Amino acid sequence: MSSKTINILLAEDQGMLLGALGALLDLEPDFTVVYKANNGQQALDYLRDSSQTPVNIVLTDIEMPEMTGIELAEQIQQLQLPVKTLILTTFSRSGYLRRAMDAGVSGYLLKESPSEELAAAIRKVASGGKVIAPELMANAWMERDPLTDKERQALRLTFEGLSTEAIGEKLFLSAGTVRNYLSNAASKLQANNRVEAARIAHQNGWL
Amino acid sequence: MSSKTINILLAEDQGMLLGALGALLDLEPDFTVVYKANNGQQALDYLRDSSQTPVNIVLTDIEMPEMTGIELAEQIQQLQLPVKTLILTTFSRSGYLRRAMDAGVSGYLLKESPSEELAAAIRKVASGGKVIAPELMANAWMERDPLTDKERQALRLTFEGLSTEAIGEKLFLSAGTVRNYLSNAASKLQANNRVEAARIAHQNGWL
DNA sequence: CGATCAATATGACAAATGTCATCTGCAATT
DNA sequence: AATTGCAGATGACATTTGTCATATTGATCG
Repeated sequence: MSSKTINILLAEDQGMLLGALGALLDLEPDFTVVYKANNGQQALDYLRDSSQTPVNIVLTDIEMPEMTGIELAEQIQQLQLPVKTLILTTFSRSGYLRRAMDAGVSGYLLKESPSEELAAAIRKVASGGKVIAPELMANAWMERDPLTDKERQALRLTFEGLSTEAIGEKLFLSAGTVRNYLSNAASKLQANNRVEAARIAHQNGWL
Repeated sequence: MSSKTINILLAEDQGMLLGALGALLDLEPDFTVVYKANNGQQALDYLRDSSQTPVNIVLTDIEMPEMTGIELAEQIQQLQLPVKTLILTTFSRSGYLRRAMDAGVSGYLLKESPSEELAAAIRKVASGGKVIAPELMANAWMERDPLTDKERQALRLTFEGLSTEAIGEKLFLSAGTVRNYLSNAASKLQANNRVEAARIAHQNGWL
């Protein structure tokens, strides 16, 4: 089963990393990089185009314009596309892991870890295994995102610096309600104010 | 002048990108990656070690632990090491460009731009030229950082979610003074409140 | 149908924040 | 010694937040 070549699709918005990863993976004789996408949407478009070379592995970043890697994974799951998804992202946002697992990804790697581990991870996933960066195992089953949808949205806008009123307008809520949500969010996150709450939520990948 | 091989030192804390860039550059027959450092300090140590292979080009990220790429460039300038420095970093912090130029770097590239441009940029710098990512030329001579030292510090702490009082304690200032500083900063940055001001300053690399 | 629950609103009050004018030292300048 | 300038502090006042208790409105479910 290891004699057949593994067809890889890369999705990464940082052009430099995208190209460099392509070069790195092309060094492996059993890998073929069939497509390099700049965002999740491009990747999905390619995957759904039956006239293209079939893909075995999707290696994707999370934070990308148009469509994030997590949304891509969710789409792949919903459409039941015959590919394994492998997330390659930055450490900080630990909350992403859970969402990624829920989206049925086969692996979750960190850009921090040495590049030598990448090929092995891809082969493992290709043969049906799961891979999770060891750094994440520790605090993996940390607190799950305690925020409601509205709280999350309000925090996101707070993070941008919007006032209560401005947030209310955007979300079609009264200013008072927004204040309540932010107050709730802050107490859930044990923050002293909306700003700290937004920062915490952001760090955990909950925004 | 193009027949001699160009010796490159890479400095980048993201292991994955470091390794991948190594693979990418090794594809070029006239390039040799002689060392891969995880931070500025490692890079500098190598450069100062006369028993090591001499380096022509230092390709470095900015935000790294131990020593940033800008600090590395400054050291190289001060020690008058015979290498050209090329910065490779992320778009957002546009204020970095000025500091980098002051540190005498020969080039400033973006991780966003396509990897195909990298080799050409390195060759150009190796032969004495300067390279600046076109995206930056536009807003390069944008407003210089208008913040005073205290305003900057106050904004940094605001960004972390600290209250006026807490900031005052950290900076040994009265709460009122902190409020004044933040008020000033906000008006300088045309922000409606401290949070927005902190966000703007952060985006511009002023924190 | 009535009970229950969640989402949204309101009102009230304390606390924090934004704005501005003004004061106090202290250091540099002339 | 007199002047200027600047960092820091104060005080006053309007506005915005934080907190909490209590409506209102639908949807849901037994």
